[in-house]
Amino acid sequence: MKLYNTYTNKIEELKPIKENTVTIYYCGPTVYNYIHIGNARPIIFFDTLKKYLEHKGYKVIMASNFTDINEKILNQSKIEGISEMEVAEKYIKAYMDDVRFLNADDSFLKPRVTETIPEIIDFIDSLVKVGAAYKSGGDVYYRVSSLPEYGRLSNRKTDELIQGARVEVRDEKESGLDFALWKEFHEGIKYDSPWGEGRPGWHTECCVMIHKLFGGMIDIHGGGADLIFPHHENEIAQNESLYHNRIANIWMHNARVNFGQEKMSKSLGNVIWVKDLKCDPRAYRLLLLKSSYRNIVSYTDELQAQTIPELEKIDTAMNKLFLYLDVNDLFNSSIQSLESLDFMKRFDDANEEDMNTPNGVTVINDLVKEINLELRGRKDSDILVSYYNVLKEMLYVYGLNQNLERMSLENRNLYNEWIDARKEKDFSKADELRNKLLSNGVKL
RNA sequence: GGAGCUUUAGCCAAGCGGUAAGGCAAGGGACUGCAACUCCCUGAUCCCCGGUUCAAAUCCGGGAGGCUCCUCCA
Repeated sequence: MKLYNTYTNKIEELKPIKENTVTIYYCGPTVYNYIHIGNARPIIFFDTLKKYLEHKGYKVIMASNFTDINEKILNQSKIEGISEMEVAEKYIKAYMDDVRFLNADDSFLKPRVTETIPEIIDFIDSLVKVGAAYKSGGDVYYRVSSLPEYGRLSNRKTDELIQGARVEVRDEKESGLDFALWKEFHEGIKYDSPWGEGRPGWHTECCVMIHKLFGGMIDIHGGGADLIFPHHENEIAQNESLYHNRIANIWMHNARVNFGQEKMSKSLGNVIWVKDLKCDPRAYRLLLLKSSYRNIVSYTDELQAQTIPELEKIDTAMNKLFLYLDVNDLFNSSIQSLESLDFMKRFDDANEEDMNTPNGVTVINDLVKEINLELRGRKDSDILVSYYNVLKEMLYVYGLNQNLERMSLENRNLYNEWIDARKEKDFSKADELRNKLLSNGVKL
C-alpha cells in the first residue's frame, strides 16, 4: 500500500522490513489529564491503519508510549493532592477507557518512561561518549551541531532556526538549538545518573523505547503533526548519532482537530473531552474518517450532528441484514459473491492510497444502498450473506462495527408471532409484539 | 521575520491533465396497516486574474481569504 512519508515528503510504497509484519509506533500521551477529541485522532487513525493492515493479512505489532514522568504530572499531583504515580495511574486508566470507548483495539504495547529509565540513561551516556551530547552542570544536552543533516524531517535549516528562535537561550547550552536529554531535578520522582539526580528529557524516551521493544528500525513511526518539530526531529537526531538510522522508514503524521476555527488545545481550554462526547463515539470516528487524516478537521456540533444520521443509516442496513440472516439461519455460509468482492476491492483500493478513508466510506455507503435494494427486492441468499460478510469486515476495519447478537429463542418466537399477526391484520396484537421485541433489544 | 498547508454546491468531502464521486440537509415522488426504514428524481462555469496545453478543479505565475509550524501541545 502507499503511504505519505513526512520524511521524504512523498507517497511511498510500504515495504515492511520483515516480510508480512508491520511494526508501528506512535507517540502517546503525557498522562496528566484526560484526553480531548483532538488527542483521539491518532488513536483512531492508527487503530484504523492497524486494522486495515491486518485485514490485508499482515501481522501488526504496534506500540504507543505513556509519558508518565513530567513536570506537568508533578503540577497536577499538587493540584489533586496525590502522588505523581497516582496521577499517572489515574490518567493512564482514563486513557485506556477512552481508547476502548472509541472502539479502538487496546492490545498495543504500552511502554512507560518510568519502566525504561536504565535504558534511557545508557542511551544518553552513549551519546555523550560519541560526542553528540555534553554535560553542563547537572544537565545533559544534545549537540545539534554534531549532526549536519539536522532538520531533514521538518525541512528546516539550522541557521533559520537560530534566527527564528523564540526560546531564550540558556547559558548552560552551547547553542540555542541544543535540547535537553537529562535535566537536573531534585523534587518528586527523580533518578540517580552519572550526571547526578534528575529526570530524562522528553525527546529521548521514544527512541529508547523503540529500540528496546523492536531492536532496530521500525516500519512506521507516527504521531500528531505538531510533533514533527521539535520532538520527532530530535528523536531522529539522537538515533542518527548512535545508530545511524532514522528510526522508521515511514513517518506518518495526522493533522489536528480544530474547535471551529480555532486550535483545540488544553492550554487554550477550548476542548471537548473524549469522555464527554455526547454522541455515539462511532459517529465521531465516522466524522474523522470522512476527512483525509492529513487534513485539519474543524469540529463543530453541527458537523457532528450531521454524521449521526449517516451512521444510523449504516447501522440500520446492517441491523436489517443481520436480522434477515438470523431469522433465516443463513449465517453459516462463507460464500463470497462477485458483487461483494467488487465492493471489497473498491474499499481496499481506497485504503491502499494512503488510507483514503473518505473514499472508503463512500464504498460503504454504496454497499449499504445495494443491501437495502436487495432486501427490498429479490433477497438472494448468497448475495445477502456475502454482502454481510463484506460489510462486517469494512465496518470492523473502520471501527464502526456494533456488537450484534442473534435473537434468543423467546424473541424469535415473538418475532414469528409478530409476522403472523401482521399477516392476519391483527394490528393491535402486532404493535404489542413489536413493542415487546423492541424493549427486548431486538433491532427491527 | 522564516517555513509550509489550504480554498470544490447550504454543510462535510473525493479528485493528482481528458471534461465535477459520495454523504448530510432541502424540495418533489414511490413504497407502507400505523411508525420507522428504504428506493427514485432535483443541485457546482471547482476563490479571483493571467499563462502553458488539443484539453486544467487538477500544472506555472500573480492576487485575495483561511490555517499551521518555528514555543509545552496529538
